[in-house]
Amino acid sequence: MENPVNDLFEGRSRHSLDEKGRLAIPARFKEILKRKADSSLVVTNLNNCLVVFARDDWQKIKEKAVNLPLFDSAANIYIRYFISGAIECPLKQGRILIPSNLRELAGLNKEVVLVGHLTRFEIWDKVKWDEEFERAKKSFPGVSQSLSDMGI
Amino acid sequence: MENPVNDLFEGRSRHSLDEKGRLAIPARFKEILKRKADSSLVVTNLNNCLVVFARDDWQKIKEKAVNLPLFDSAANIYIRYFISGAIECPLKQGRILIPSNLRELAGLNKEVVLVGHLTRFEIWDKVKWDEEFERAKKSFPGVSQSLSDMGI
DNA sequence: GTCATAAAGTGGTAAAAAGTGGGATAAATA
DNA sequence: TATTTATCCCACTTTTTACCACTTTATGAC
Repeated sequence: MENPVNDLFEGRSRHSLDEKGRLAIPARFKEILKRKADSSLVVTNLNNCLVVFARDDWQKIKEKAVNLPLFDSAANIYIRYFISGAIECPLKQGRILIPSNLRELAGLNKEVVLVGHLTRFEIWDKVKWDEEFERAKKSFPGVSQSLSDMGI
Repeated sequence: MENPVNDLFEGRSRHSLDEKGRLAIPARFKEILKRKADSSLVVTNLNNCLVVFARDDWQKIKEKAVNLPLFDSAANIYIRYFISGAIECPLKQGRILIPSNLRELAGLNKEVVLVGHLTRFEIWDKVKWDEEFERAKKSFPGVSQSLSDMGI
């Protein structure tokens, strides 16, 4: 089974980064990692936030990316922008240390929000998240056609 | 059988949240959960209220969402706005604890109204519900065409 | 109707767990 | 070696959970 439906990241929660850049992983996410018998997360950048995968799921993304054509422009953009940012962050005392370059990229300050995205979760600066949420809320009625095209 | 007609959430009732955000699930809803052999509800946000699903029904929604393309804009709006809010709330002593971020989003105060929506039910702040009900009442005559288009 | 009983709903306290902050040591970098 | 960065450990705060007790509403017999 690819992604057992009870090993998915869900729910939003507020957290704080301390001065060292440490982030406590919430209990509901730690449960999932425990079931996956994994103690590392992979973090990378995406638009205005960071995206976090369990290591296994990141492997799958890498496996697909590794076979992309060597000189394809879209493939190179994808790898440069998304793939190359990835860094493995081991859990220590229930927390991960988020490297400062990624914190800067996502504009993370003290207050952050973790947003469950099923196979992954996102880390947002609180202020940015509130804006993004409003944006998503406004756009939501407009995407129903696209969603139904995708079978939802 | 997908949704046996006697396992549907029906009826409206007034309830109160205590300071911890606990909500007593009414007996008529608990019966349904008992028949479904489930002791958890899944709560998420939608517009000005919260929506609550039995876990099985939520699973089906997740299963569809989990295979959406990673970088699709409509998919991300859908997940950020609707899916990511979802959190499993186990019943304890006949109550669930509604996380504070969801309470804030739906503007829930002490007095709330539970509104049966068949496959799900909604949690409204009492004041907001009264407004919404009036709105629905006024709009009702105008939607008859759409209803008949949908076979009602 | 009234009363007794049961069931449902509400509120609060105490213990446990989760999350947060900071200092001391160790490791890495320059 | 000096400086920064990461890791470990401990302590504190906040949130969640379990438990108990009370109030209100519903039910049924008389």
